[in-house]
Order: sequence, then C-alpha cells, then structure tokens
Amino acid sequence: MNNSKDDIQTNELNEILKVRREKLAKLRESGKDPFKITRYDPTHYSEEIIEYFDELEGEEVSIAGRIITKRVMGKASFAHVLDAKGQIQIFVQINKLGKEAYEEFKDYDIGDIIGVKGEVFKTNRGEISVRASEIVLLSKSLQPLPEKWHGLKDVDTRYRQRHLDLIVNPDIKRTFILRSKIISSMRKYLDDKGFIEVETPILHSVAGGAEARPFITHHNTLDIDLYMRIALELHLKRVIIGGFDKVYEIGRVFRNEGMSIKHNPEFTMIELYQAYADYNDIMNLTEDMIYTIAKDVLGTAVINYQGEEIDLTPPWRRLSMIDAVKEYTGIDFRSFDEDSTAREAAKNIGVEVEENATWGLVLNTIFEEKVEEKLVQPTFIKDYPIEVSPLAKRMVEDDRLTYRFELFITSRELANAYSELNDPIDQRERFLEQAKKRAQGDEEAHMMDDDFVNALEVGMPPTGGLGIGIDRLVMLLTDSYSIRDVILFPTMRPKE
RNA sequence: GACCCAUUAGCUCAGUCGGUAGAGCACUUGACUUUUAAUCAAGGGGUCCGGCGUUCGAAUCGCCGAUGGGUCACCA
Repeated sequence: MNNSKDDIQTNELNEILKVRREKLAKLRESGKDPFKITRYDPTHYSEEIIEYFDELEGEEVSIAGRIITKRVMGKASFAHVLDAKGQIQIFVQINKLGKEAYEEFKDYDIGDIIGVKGEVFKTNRGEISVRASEIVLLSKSLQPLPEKWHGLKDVDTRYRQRHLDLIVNPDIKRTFILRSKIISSMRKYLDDKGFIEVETPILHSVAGGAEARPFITHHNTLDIDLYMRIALELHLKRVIIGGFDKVYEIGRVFRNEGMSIKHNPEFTMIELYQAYADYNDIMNLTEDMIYTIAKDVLGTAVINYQGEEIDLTPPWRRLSMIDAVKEYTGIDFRSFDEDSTAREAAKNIGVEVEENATWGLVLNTIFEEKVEEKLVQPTFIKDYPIEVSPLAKRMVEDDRLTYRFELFITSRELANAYSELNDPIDQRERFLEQAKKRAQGDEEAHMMDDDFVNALEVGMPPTGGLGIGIDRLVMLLTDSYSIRDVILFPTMRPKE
C-alpha cells in the first residue's frame, strides 16, 4: 500500500538498513513473508539441551530464538541462537537442508528470529550443537545489533533501548530475573505468614503517608486535580481499621523529586501492616524476611555489594538514634533537653542546623550527617524524634521520640517502620502542625487528610507497619551500582 | 538546581601541533562442508551531538544549547 512512501524512506536509510529491507521485500515477493507466521513449537530451551546432552544426543529437538553469530563456510555454516535461557550453536549443511533452504539461510541476518529443528550432537571441537534439518524464519530483524564482542556500553542507549541491552548484555538479564524472584519470594514469605495482598488507589486526592512532593494529574470528568501516590500507607491502615489484620501491597509510588543513582521518580515499594504488633515485632519480621529472601534467591545470606561483604544473617544490630549519635560523635542527647544546647552541640562538631531547630531535629540532622554513612552492615536505628515522624506512635518512655525504626545497609536507608499512631486526636494535631509547615512553604510537609483521621476515629488496633524500597533491595541483592540498573525503563528526558 | 566529564560509521573506539575522517566488529561481493571473536580477497558506509564565532583552514580552539554520566543539594 505504502510502496512509494517506503521507497522514499529506503533511499534515506543507510546501507545496512536498506539491505535488510530489500531482503524482506524479496521474501515477501516469493511468498515467504516471515511476519505472517503466528507460532512455532520449540521442544527445548538451549539450556536444557546443554544440561541434558547425555540423554538428548542423537535426538531430534526444535529450538527458537535470535541469531547472534553466523559463520558461513561455503556449503556449511555455524550460527549461535539466543533464546530466553541461553544460547546454543546450530550447524547448517547444504546436503542436510537442501540447496534452496541453505541459500535462504545464507541470507538471514544476525538479529533474525528463527526456528530450528534438528538432531543434537557434539562438534569435533566439543561444542554441543543442533544439526539443522529444517529452519524457519520467524521474524526478520531490520536493524543491526550492537557488536558481539564489546556489547552495548553507551548507557544512554542501554536505558532508552533496553531491549538491545537485554539482547547483548546477558548479565543485565540476570538482574531482572533476580528481581522477579525477589518479589515472588517476598510474596510467598508474606502469604505463608497469613498476609493478604491488597490494591489501593494510585490516584489520590490527598497525597499522604510520606513527606515528598507529588506529581499532579487531572481527571477530566470530575474536573479535579489528583495526585499520584507518594506512599501506600494511609489506605492500608484504613484496610486494617476495616478488620484485616495482616495486609500488604507491592506497588509503584511516584515522587516529584531529584534523580540519582538511588532515586527514580517512580519506584516500587512494599508496605505491610500487622495489627496487634509493635515495631519490635516488625524488626523481627524485617530481618527474617530479607534473610529468607536472600537465602531463597541467592542461596546465601553473605553477599557482596560493590566490593563490600554484607552479612544478612539475623539478628541485626539494633541501636537507638540517641545511642548511635553518642557512639559516633560522643554527644549524649540524653544529658540535655534544651533546644539551644542541642544546637550548640551540633555547631561544635560542624553540623549546620536551622536557627530555631528543636532538640529532635538537631538529633536527626546529626544522625544523618555523621552516622548514616557508617552503617554498612544491617543496622536498625530506632526511636526517631517526633518532629520527623508525623505518623508514628509517641514513646511512653520519652514523648519527644516515637516507636519508629529505619533499616540501614551499605549506608543506605532500605526500610522505614513504626508502631503506627492510632490516636486520632494526636494525629489531627500532627497534621495541623504539618499543614502549618506547608503553609510556610515546605512543599514536602504532609497534607491534612480528614478521611484518614476520620477513619482513625472509628478505631485502629495497635499496629506495626513497614515500608521497604524494593528497588534498593534488588540493588543490594544483585550488586547493582545504580537504581537504573534494576529498573527496566528508568525515567529519561525525551531526546530532542 | 550547581559543578565536573562525555558525545566521531549500526556497535566499540583511535584521531598528534588547527591542515581534505581512521581501525576492529557489523554490512555487500567472491572463495571455503566441523567453525569458535572462523579465515582469505575486494568493496560500500560519516549531520565528527546542534548552532554561532575565531581562522586562509575547525572533529580539534571559544561561546551558547541538547542529551547522558558522575559529584553535591533534596529525598527513599
């Protein structure tokens, strides 16, 4: 139909693209349009043929995959075919395949998808191969693949055209296979413990559950702006109020903030809530779950992250924020309770804080600047100041602090959890406090959420909650340097 | 958002002091029936990221911009 248009385009293409389009046109003319084929029946994956060679030697098999190398030597040829599980060599001979089919094969390109039927054997050089008796072209590749030897290195192309990355860089594929296994192992762990997986809205009229700037979108029929969720928290607690006592959700959240090797604007979190449990129970669950996943997926709890050995075997160190600051800076926040004294202490060790920073804010700032980077092995830091924890329950022992912990591994925050604040009057006051900060220009301060406070008034049992950044967990367990290496299609600015 | 670095053939990369653009792989043609980054012979292929400027002359020097990466800031 669009012949004239195709011709114009063809003229502008470079030689490689032109040649492949001409080959496709030739195939179509001779009634062998590969794009008309709808299915193929492979009997084996490459991996199985290699693993079970002893049983399969001499047997006829069929495989399907992409041609990734090709060596034509007159009347015989070798090629490697890449399928989902690996690659295997095929041996193609003119007298086995017939002259016509052999000539067609010689025209196939690296990148084409073929189905190959043939007998399993080992070459003189000892490589397990399939001797082709029949080859079907299942799809024509119109673009050249990146080079086989050096692969695809350009990170821009790797992220924008991840399909190419997956084809030519096998290690990347492994990361995404592990990612899938990690998430399914997590689901299994929680399901076995009686948790129910639920789904809550992504479009929120109030973006709550975290301190972050949201993305804003618009619903046409309702004619209202909506926020993309920044956390799962508030709806999940409403599910707990509704009477489910163990729930979790694994899902995408969106934060309109900076990007880095640790941050992508959309990322995946798991949050779970367990009624009648406190943050100590959640610590136990967290270390047991991550340990179990590591053993399940990697077969070991001692892992290597960027050259550093990390031991995930429980129990993990548990340290209050006050004790952590004392250990790494010598400052004992228990010995004073004046805001001014705290600010003075910060100044003495070169940590800058706001003029009116409170005792708790100073404690948190010193922790972030002086302690976090030291927490390489798994460490729970607990008892966070109330100012930075608007949804956590106040400690009975010290009302400046909350029953909250964060998990640090390789100096990175991996999880955040607390005994959930279930006092609706306190919650409303804290939201009002946050609203005040918001009015003063703090775009990350929490919004007032009347629906949530109203639900709390109905009565929420004492509950422990946990959030884990799945991408960061995957980074840790796959030894990935950047979050972009564990997200198939990281957010990129469009080209041009 | 600030600073630093990168961008040359489809891919991976050279390119000296500013003097008409190079290699390997990939591609095309030919030879070759057990290759292993197959080999041999011949050939084609460029918006040197874009624009402006300096210069007799710019891939190379300067300025502006684009995209990416890194560091910092903010956050998980």
